Formats: sequence, C-alpha cells, structure tokens
Amino acid sequence: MAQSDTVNRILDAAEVLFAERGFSETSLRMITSKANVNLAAVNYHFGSKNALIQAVFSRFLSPFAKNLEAELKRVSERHTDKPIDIETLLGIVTSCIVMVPAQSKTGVSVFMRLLGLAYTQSQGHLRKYLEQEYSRAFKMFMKHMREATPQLTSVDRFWRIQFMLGTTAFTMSSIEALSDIIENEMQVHSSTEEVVKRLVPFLAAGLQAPLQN
Amino acid sequence: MAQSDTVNRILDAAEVLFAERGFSETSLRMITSKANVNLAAVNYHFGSKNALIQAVFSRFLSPFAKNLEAELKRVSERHTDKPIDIETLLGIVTSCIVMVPAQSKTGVSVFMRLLGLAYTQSQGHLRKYLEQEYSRAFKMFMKHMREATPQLTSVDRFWRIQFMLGTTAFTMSSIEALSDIIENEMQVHSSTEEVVKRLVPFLAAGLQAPLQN
DNA sequence: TGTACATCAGTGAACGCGCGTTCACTGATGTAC
DNA sequence: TGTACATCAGTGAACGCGCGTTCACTGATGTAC
Repeated sequence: MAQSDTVNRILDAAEVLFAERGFSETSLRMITSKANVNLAAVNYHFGSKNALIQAVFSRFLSPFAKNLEAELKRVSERHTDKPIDIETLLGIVTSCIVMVPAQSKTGVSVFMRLLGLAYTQSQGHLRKYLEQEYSRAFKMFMKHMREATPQLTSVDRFWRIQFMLGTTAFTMSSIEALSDIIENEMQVHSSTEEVVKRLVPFLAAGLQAPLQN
Repeated sequence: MAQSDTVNRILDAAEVLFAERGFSETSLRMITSKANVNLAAVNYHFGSKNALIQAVFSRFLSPFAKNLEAELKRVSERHTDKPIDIETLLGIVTSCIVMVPAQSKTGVSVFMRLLGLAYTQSQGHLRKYLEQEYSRAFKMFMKHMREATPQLTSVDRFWRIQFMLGTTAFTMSSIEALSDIIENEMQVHSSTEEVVKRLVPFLAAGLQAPLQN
C-alpha cells in the first residue's frame, strides 16, 4: 500500500460526500468509514476538517487553473489582432473543466456541485483560500472577458459573470435529478454534454443581453 | 404581551439567522437567545427545528404564492387575445416578491437569500414540503411560461427554466458575499433590488436565445 | 359570587448523542556507526 | 553485519462540547356549576 493511498482514499470519499450533503452536514466519521480508514487519520494527514475541505478543492481546482491558464495563453497568441469572442472563451472554460476529471477520478457533476457549494456554503476560510490560491487564473480569464464584452460596464460585467457561474454550478449540481425528471415526463434522455450544449447559448445570450436603464 | 408574540419573535430571529448562516449552521440556542425567549419555546410552539424551518418559509411563501396567483389571474384576464410576454411574466414574479416583506417585516434580501438556500441546502423535508404546499402557484406560472415561449420545444423550455431558476437561486444565496466583493473592488454599492434589475434582462435574453442544432 | 378544575404559554434543567479533536501508543521502515 | 535510534503512517480510545429534544413544573387565564 503506497504512502499516499490513505490520503487519496480520504479525498475520494470526502469529495463525494461533500458534493452529496454539503460540508457541515458531512461528518469526519462518515468520511473515514466510507474511505475505510481510521477516524484520526483525517486530522493526522490534514490537520483539521477545514484543511480537508481545502485539500478537496485543491485537487481539482489546481489542474483546472493550470489547464485554463495554458489554454488561454495558447489561444490568445493566435488572436493578436482581435480579442477572443465569448463563445470561444466559454468553450475554453468548459473544455478545461472536462479535461480535469481524468486526473482526479471524479465525474464532472461532482466537480461542479462542489464549485456551487464553495459559493453558497463557505464560512469564509474556503473563500479566502480559493481567492488567494487561484487569483491568477481568475484575473487572466477576466481580462479576456473584459475584451470580449467592451459594451458592458465593469459592474454589469461582474454581475453577469456571476449569473453565468450560478447557472452552471446549479445546473451541473442537480443535473442527475433534472435528467431523471425530464426522462420520466417526456421520455427524452439527456447526457451532460447535451445539457452543456443547451447551456452555452443561454449563457452567451444572457451575457450579451441589452442593458436596461 | 399577545399570545403570538413569542412565536413571531422566534420566526423573526430564525429568518435572519437562517439567511445569514444557513440552516444547520444555526442552532436553536442562537435563535432563542436572539429572540429573547426560552430554549424550549421552539419545540413547544413548532415541535422541532425542521418544523420551524418550514414555518419560516410559509410565512413569506404563502403570501407570495397568493399574490402570484392573484396577479397572474388579473393580468391574464386583460390578455384574453394574446399570451402574456416573458418580460411581463418575470416582472409579475419580482413584483410579487417585493410586495411580501411589508407583511412579514423583513427585507427583500433576507427573503431572496432564503429562497436560494431552499434550493441549495434542503435535505429533502423542505423540498417535499414546498412542492406539495405551492404546486398550484407553480403550475399556474408554468402554464403562462409555456404560452410565452411557443417557439421552444418542451425539452428546451424545461432546461431553460431550470437555468433561470439556478441563476436566481445561486445569485440570491451568495448575494451578500458578491456585494462585498464588488464594493471592495469597484466602490459600488449594490442593493438586492438593483441586482434583481440586472438579473431580469439576463434571464429574459437567455430564455429567448436562438436554438442551436 | 365563589370554588374547583382545565387549558395553555412558558420555563429551567437535564437528557443522550454525535461532533471535531487529542493523545499515548504500535509497528514498520530507514539510517548511522 | 548487527545494533541502536529516528522517523512516520496509522490506531483505539477517550476528551470536552454544543446540539436538538424532553420533562416535570409554574402561573396565569378561562370555564362550569
């Protein structure tokens, strides 16, 4: 058994349980029994429950941020004359998200649900951690976003990006339940890819909606 | 002291604390000490913490649902020839939300934040309760929604309504944190009312976005 | 009008329980001489 | 090569604490006769 096996088993179990139940509704005892490790192992390896939460996020956000920075740099080098358009920008983000799970072993929906929870459930420690850890990738994305939507004031742009984030996080976190409902009611099967395809025009249209005064 | 005074003081305190901290992060001891009532009074009047949570929602959702049904009926009687358009429909919903706080004493932002939490934090008991309690208003709204977007297939309409719901719930549940960020970065204050005003055109544009194949 | 009883809002203290965390300890592996 | 020691992952049991809930009780008010 490799040295890091216990650590990874804890992270795998915590990731799934946090996504299913939220942070304060998931106890260390649930995590350690699902992971088949000793209760004290969490505090031994991570120090505290809060530190475990941060580690869960790091494991998928770090590769995502790395992918995103690389991809943004790559594409912008081919767009020296004109800014990257919104559809391309959104495409880059979604493709970078899809690239990650192969590394961290979990599905896209768990990934997205956690992102949603990070916004709605954090008590401060997590938000602070994410802000300082991933500010570079976020700023890079925002720079391109600014160039792609010159017609928006910075306040409008800020809010519309939050709206996009909200739509995505919420939809992805409940995609399983929603797919079941629609399959029951309308006998139509929806894969995550198909939902994302429906999502992108919705987001792009919202982002570029006329401003009202 | 009127008979219902303790009940209302508990509801007032619970409403504010739930909105600030979420449900499982708010203890009955916090609520009763803020309300200046005995700890046992919650279980005496409501029976359990879950029942208190449901009562908090009832106090603002019941008048809202009543407003919404009345307003939808009123407006549709003047639109016998053509269906109500989307902007009007969304306007009705937001105005019905704004009408409520005068009855339940709290601000719109507390109201909206609770709505967001209902989606992101409920453990089942709340979702079931809301579904069966307010299904009539919801179905009525959906009927008008269907008429307002005849160009959409029912599958597309289903997903786009979920997108709208997601955007709203997510934004409202994290509105405080987001308002703080934008106030720090751009020195602009954003009230909930202003955010809702920004949200509506975003949602309307997304809902009516061209379909892609 | 007075008495006995019922009802009900509210109380103070305690209950058992699950929580995150701590601590002394084990046993395997690596390292120095 | 053998011995002494250090390091470190992992363990079992317990810690104190805050939680939702319960219960016997009080005291005020209403009601029947």
